[in-house]
Amino acid sequence: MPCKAVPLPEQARGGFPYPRKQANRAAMTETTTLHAAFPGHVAAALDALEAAGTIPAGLPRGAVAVEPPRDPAHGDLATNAAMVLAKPAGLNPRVLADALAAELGKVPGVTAVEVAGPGFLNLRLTDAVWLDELRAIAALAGAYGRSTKGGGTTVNVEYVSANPTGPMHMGHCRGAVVGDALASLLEFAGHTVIREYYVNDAGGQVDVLARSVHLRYREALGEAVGEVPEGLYPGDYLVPVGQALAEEFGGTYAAAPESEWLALFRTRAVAAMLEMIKADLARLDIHHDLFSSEAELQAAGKPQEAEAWLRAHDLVYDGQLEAPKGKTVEDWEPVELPLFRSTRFGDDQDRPIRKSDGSWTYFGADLAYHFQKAASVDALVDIWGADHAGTVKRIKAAVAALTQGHGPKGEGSKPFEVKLVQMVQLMKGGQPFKMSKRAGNFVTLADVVDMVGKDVVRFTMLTRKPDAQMDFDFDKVVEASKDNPVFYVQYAHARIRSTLRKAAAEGFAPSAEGLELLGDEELALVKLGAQFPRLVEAAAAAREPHRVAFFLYDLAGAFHSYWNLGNDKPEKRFIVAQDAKLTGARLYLASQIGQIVKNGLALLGVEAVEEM
RNA sequence: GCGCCCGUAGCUCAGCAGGAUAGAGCACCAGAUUCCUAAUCUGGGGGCCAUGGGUUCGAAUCCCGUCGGGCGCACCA
Repeated sequence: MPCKAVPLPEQARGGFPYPRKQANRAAMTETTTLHAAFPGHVAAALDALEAAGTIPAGLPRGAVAVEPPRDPAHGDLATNAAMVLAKPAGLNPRVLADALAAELGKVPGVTAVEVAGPGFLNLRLTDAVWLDELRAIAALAGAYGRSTKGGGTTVNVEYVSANPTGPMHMGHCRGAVVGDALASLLEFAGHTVIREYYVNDAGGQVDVLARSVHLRYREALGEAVGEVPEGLYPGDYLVPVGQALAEEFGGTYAAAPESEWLALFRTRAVAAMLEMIKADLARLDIHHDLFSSEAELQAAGKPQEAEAWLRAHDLVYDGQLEAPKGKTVEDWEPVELPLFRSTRFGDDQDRPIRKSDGSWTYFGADLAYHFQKAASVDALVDIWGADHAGTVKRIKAAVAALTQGHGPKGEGSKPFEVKLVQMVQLMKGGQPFKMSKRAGNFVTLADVVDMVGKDVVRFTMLTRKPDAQMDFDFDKVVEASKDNPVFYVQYAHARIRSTLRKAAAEGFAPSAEGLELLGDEELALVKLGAQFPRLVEAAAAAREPHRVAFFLYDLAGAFHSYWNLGNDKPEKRFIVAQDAKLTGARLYLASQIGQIVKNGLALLGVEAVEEM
């Protein structure tokens, strides 16, 4: 469908004033990490083979990987290049592997190249290469692991976006933490990130909120309101909102018709709820750059513009919805509504953008909202709860359409991903705990954070992949908090810091002077730590911050293991009083491992504590 | 009925854009502390990666079917 002739509305280009943040640039010294260097070496070796005519030019190298083998006995790095390229090159993997091995053997720091298994190339590196990496960590410090892979492109991450009808509860928690950690991760991986919260302040739920507040307002004026009627929010958190309105307006709206106060109360109530939500998020150290209001979006006429544009492209038409299948709806009757042709982009059904009363559906406004967002950034990521999974297709369809994509998968459109975080099953003493905002028996996020702490909540939410359901048992998390992995990781950092303090008191300082004294056990720690930059890039690309948490757990485990060698063998301790040079080198190692832990925890928003 | 997600050790979960012998924690068993923080560590048992096909040099990973669990399925948000 040709839709390039009609330009986008101006507003969609300029739109909201998105704050442009400076892309965080890594300290661009000469310092290169090993992980960044070796894929380049492999590529250069392949170039050399091309130049020599061993392999044809232009082979697709996308599948070539350079990574540490799972089994350390296989060396320090392995590449599958020969296996992947053998077929397109029309060569026996073995022949190609041998040729590549000869090239890679010339790379400085490579001591051995072995062809193994079906055609893996296993590289062994000199200790000096790893010691250089250690120096690189020291040089880069807080920037170690930072990547430029994102190329400075701007990514908008929308997360939380809870309805402003009450405080944050535990159901919101996972998306909040995952979204926030992802935003940090993307920043670290070289993107400019906008953290955005979409405020659904225009729908029916906020009218309910306004009415609920009106009740509290009358209550504050001395009226006996009794039980909060069915259909209104019963939570106590609305009491102070009602009181504030009573103080400000006295009895003016007590008996007035709804039309006189609804809009006012809605505005006030939403503002109060947003303040509450911001405070709740602050407890988790979550701070959005931008709160976008659905009501303002509508007031500014954005949905109309989107509709007009879509109609001009025959992507919105007036039609009838099909009756729902597979379940009977009592009072279903066909109506004609403006429908977006989401089926053209892979959805099962065309979707209404306005209700029969002419007002916007959630989707109609959301579509315009995404139109806005897409206009000013390079890529969009939404973090949604799995209960909204059913609406993913339509919004993806909308973004594809509005950003000029074509085909069932929106090819050519603005990159847009919806990451679903699965439900958190709240448990109490092994029993499921049902929450309902309407019933008012929900567990607030604030309560839980106060109980177990920000770090526990954040880390716990990041210790499984987002697309798996999880249980969150209060009793377990509170009681067994010492078994919580977050302490294990924090402890590693605290131990390191503590050791450095103690060493300083005894006159020792980290020093790169005697690094060659470090042995295999120490180098194993370096090798594990050196994977951090690689991990950051992979986690960012997959939009999976939980990988950082698992990596840190592994790194902490390796550190604790090494530490305990010193229990039986005093000569393995960090501080070896009679050998200042060795002590300096080990402290240097410890310091760098601590730095990596700290950098990783920073991405997760967890404190790297000095002591425990 | 349809769509999306999940199914890996007794339990809770990892498994790095398919890669070499599938890992960790908890629980269970046996050990380590006059010593840099034992909130730690060492060792042991325990798996048909739900299941049946397919793709290929190679599958827990990708594709299809089946079974089991979760979420959603008119104008709600």
